[in-house]
Amino acid sequence: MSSLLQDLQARGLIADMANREELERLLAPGAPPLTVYVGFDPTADSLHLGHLIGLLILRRFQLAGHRPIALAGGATGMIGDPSGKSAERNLLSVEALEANIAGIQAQLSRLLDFESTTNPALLVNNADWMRPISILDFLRDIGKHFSVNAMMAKDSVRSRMEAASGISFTEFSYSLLQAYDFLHLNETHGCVLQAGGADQWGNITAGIDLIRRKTEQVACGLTTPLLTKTDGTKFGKTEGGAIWLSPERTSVYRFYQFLIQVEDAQVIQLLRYFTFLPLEEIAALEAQHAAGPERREAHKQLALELTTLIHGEAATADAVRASEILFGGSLEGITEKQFHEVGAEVPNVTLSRTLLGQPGAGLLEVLVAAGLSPSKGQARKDVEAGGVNINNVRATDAKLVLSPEHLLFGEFVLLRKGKRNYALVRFETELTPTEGW
RNA sequence: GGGCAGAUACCCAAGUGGCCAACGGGGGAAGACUGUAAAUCUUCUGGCUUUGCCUUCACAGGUUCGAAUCCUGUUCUGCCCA
Repeated sequence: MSSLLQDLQARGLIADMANREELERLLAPGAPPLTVYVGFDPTADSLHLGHLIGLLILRRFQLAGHRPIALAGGATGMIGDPSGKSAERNLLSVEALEANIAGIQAQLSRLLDFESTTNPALLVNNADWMRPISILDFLRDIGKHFSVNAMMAKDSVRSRMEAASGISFTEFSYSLLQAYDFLHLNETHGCVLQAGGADQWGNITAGIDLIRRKTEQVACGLTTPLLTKTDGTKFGKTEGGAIWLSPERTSVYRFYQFLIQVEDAQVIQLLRYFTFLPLEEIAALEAQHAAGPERREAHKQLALELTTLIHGEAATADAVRASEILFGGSLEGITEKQFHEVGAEVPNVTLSRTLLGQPGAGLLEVLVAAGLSPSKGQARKDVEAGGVNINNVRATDAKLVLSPEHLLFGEFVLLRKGKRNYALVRFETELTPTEGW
């Protein structure tokens, strides 16, 4: 077996393979580079952690000398994949899809090398070949090769057929479109392998079948396990929503913290999935973790590796430093420079300095203004439960009004709710009081 | 088109004239114990100027001293018949 496949397998990244023998032959030592593609639905202007496994598969292939193609589903995104969805999707407008693709492209370039002279990555948009095709041509050339009987047997389709709401013809046809993508990439780029999450199995094999019928070529498929948390819910989602790769949507600090806070039971698996650390190194971390889980070396390494990969070294270093300070306990002795680094990583709110000592600077009001509590009633409960800290000192009085002696470095108050929800409030001199505050 | 059932807080779900801001479960928040983990335990989970007050039980009216609960109409959902 090729070292690439071996590595993927050892990392637990292979859920299933289609035409395994052929794939092993294509990846055998000395074989020429192959072309692999992974598709992404551009449902937002940023990718999130859920997309990352697929992206990293492409990166792994590229690092092994192969040619990765990232396919943005500009066309298929207009339809919506029924796989793994319980309900019919909302359709996106063309403009929204294009904006999303532009956003995603920027993120891809961090992970894939588009400039390489030997095996550059490629970003394609399936709208480019889907739009021009006429419905008659599609039905004749593509639809002809599919049996409705077989399509109805698919889990994703059958479960929706049994449900009361049913499935639209549009979504029913989805796998034909994805199959056509694979065929198209096979014909134009010699792509012989499609990878994706385990939920993509049916769509991938549909493409392989289509390629075989049209060209008599044996194409291959590879699926990765779906990542879930140990409670079965989706990985990479928090109450606040998905963990995005774009720092505008999820701050580097939050991204780093999300990984630091990963459950123990998962951290080793995530190291294997998401990092490029050699397996021996991961095994060493596993041993370290088992010996002293409270040191959380594996978590730190995971967060460091992945945050660096996505956000770069400088931003990661800031997030690490901010984390050390925020979770290091007292703010005693912190320098102004350090404090500013922390401030950059947590949500910021600016209030007028004239409020200090006034009712508008009441602790409850400020908690709501800072977004830490949804209402004053809730803020009151948070304080009474002992969950609110001012400058890392527990606040016990709900009637407390912030005054100049609470300020750090003359203008800041660092609020914390619970263990890890921080907000930096800045009392600025020049600011005109905002309505109501 | 006809008949039946239902609509309660983030979700599920009790309540069928006053004791109801509304049982219970899930989810969420905070605290304790820890390690920024898991498990466990405790408290909270409509709003507020919080020993009290205000607004809620699909919507609009009505009966009543008093309605989530009774009546009328409307909208929506599910099921059955055509």
